[in-house]
Amino acid sequence: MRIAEFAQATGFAVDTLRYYEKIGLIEPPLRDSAGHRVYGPAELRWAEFLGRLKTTGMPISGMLAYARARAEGEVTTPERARMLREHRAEVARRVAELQDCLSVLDSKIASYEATMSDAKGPDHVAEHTGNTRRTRPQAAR
Amino acid sequence: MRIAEFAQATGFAVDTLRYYEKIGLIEPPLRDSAGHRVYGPAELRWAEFLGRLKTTGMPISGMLAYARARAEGEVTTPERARMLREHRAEVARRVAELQDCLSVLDSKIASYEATMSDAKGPDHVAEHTGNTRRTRPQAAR
DNA sequence: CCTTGACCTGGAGTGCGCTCCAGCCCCCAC
DNA sequence: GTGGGGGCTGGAGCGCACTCCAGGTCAAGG
Repeated sequence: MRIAEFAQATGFAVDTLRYYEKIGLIEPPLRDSAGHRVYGPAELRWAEFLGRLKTTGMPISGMLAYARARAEGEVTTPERARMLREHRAEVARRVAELQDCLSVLDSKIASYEATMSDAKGPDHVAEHTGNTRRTRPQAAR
Repeated sequence: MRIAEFAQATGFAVDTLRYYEKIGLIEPPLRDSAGHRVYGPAELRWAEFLGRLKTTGMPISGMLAYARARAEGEVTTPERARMLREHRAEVARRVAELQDCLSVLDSKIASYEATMSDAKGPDHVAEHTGNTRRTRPQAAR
């Protein structure tokens, strides 16, 4: 698998893959006779996992720490487990925070829609910042 | 309320608040006799809402679009409602994606812990990238 | 009167994570 | 054998969202 296909498969841009290799996030893959990178399934699994870490907001420095521990072999298993547990906790916190924000967005959207459905709305839609208390107890439709 | 207290209350840095004002995300507040900014409750509610948008990953350009619509008054209510609905959908997508990643993290953590609890673990912990299939059906404790 | 400290402005600088580019090589199909 | 397409390298450049700084004003306390 050459770099273009690998990029396709992992969702990373070709330039990003080379960049990740340069900074040590990805092991230098084998090269074919023309000096082109050739990736195998192990690289694919690792890159996909990196994608998960990235999606969950882990900074490159964190991924690098994990990658370095991984390169040191099984002796770092407890360390890597700890890193992932900490990261997992962080992600869970962010999910909770986002859900909180979702409910704020929902109330605000609801209040806009109430305003829009009124022939002549309430004075105006107030900002409200976190609780679920509505500006008016009920609004039509 | 002066800028230091406002920063405290909103969680934004003082410099960030001035920056937001400069780019038009926050209305220029009143000034006291010394030319210092004085913020009131309306500003606080708006800044808190901006914080929600920021937390949920809306880029400044998006917040700016919303702020500009808001500045044009009630006539933009449908537009703002649409913006928020779209953003809400985007956030919901990201929450789902994060939850997906959480389960990947969980399996990986579990497999590390299984490895660690074995006197002599499985050959090594494989990367696995999205499904919930375990490397080995069951591992102790 | 003098110091201290909070705040002011305009503009430069920073860190992150890529992204792009020039100039080159190699292979394959026509 | 020639043209085109994909890949290579090292290094420069970019967009975002701040963050910091120099040099200044103002008001209150000692």
